[in-house]
Amino acid sequence: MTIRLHDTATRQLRELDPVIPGHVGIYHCGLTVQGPPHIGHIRKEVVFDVLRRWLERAGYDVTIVANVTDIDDKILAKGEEQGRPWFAVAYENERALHAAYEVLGCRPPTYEPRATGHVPEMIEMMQTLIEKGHAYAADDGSGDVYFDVRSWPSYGELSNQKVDDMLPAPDAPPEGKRDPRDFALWKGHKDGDPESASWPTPWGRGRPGWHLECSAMAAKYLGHEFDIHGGGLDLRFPHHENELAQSRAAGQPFARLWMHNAMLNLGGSKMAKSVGNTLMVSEVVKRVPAPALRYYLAAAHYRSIIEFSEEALAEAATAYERIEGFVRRAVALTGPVEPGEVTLPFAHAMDDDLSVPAALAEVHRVVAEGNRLVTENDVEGLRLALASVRAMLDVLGVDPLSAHWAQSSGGDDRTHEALGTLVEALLEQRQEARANKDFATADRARDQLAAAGVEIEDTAQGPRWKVLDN
RNA sequence: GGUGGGUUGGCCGAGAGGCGAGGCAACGGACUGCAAAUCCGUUUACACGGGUUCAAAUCCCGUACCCACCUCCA
Repeated sequence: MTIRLHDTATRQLRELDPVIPGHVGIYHCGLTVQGPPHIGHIRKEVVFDVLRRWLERAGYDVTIVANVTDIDDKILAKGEEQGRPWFAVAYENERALHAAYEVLGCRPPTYEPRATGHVPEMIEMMQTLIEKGHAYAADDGSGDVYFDVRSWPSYGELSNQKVDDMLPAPDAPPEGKRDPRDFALWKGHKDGDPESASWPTPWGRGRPGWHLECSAMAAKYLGHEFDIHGGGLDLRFPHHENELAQSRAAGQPFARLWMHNAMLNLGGSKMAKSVGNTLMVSEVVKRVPAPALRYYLAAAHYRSIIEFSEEALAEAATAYERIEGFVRRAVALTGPVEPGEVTLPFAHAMDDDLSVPAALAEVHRVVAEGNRLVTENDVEGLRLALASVRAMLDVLGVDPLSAHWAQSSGGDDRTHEALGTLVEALLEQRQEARANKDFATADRARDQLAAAGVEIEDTAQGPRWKVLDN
């Protein structure tokens, strides 16, 4: 079984060919923690969480490293604006990011290094680059260190651009630069900046430029050559281009394959704080169940733009409910069934550049088949179908019976038990009334339960109930 | 100006030369006391204009529009 993934660098599907057989090392760019995560940010997390789950199911040992950029211009500005230390802003938003992982069932990365914790590694890398003639300290006394774009002939290879076609990099005043397209590896300390936002280097005090941290941290935790580098498509240039240039120029082969997820748009443009069209994860999960949001974000192919709409989100929630309904119904007949094997069409779909849409079509096919087995009361067949559906849902991270989702719904056990006793009592009364053809009483019981948010479903095995999510 | 990606039915969303992915919605039927859920069935497509081909949503050329990047961005 081979997995093929779209490689941004070569713009074609390539077979996954790990540096270490049986192991996959993935680096994907985390957030600049200048604000809480919106659903566009978390789309990336869901995409890479699904990739990880699929690789693990294929038997790979997966290491995931995702950085936290905890210092940059905006974080400093926020700190200033809010009258508190920049690191307090960064840390608060980092915690919000972790909460979003948790609420959407994204397993944390193997490690999440912070930029500010890796200054020595960055200094080392700059020294190497300067020695090799690919970087230089600005001679304008700014303390900035720049990468020399002209010294690296393959600069532009990732985004397929020629240096001459590029606009100048405005990350620093151009005075100290040899070429306006040179980018900052390191930013010298400025007078207005807090002292705590600077670290000593051979070139004076200063702070990390954005791009260098990823090169330094990927090398530290994944080695000089690793398998997959990922992130949002908007990071392809300049961020990933610069990472690639730095690392290669420093003599490291770097990532073998580049994966980029498409953006999530709202109102026709990329969800972004600067546009003001953001929807926070914490807000959206109040409107739809968290696994339904995850289903929505995972259901489109990762390289397709998602144009967010409330209607589409509601549709996804309905589709997910259909699957969840089957799982509930099935497990009531079979008793506990562990996830089994995914079906062949599902596996083929996932192996083909994570074709989740095709994989979901297969889930729905097995669900429909399973629903027929429920009607036929074929418990043995149902066990197989349920095991298979659970396995497939597990890959996508939306198995309603998984420890993660099962615990997060419907309150604690004792409350649930108490509620169950009451609901069962009402259902008994309803059954009795129905037997006596007293339908007015029977419907009243159903209405009462509905008003309380409890939905009942009549099955061949008697009525079943569930608490509606929202 | 440069580099990529896109435009599919009422809606979402796959596919990438021939056989109508899937979901949601709608309609009809089965089941039901009535519903809900479920099952069975039905309907509506490939931005526009040319071309290649026995055959084009799919390949080629052109046009329009949209998105992303070349500023911070998942």
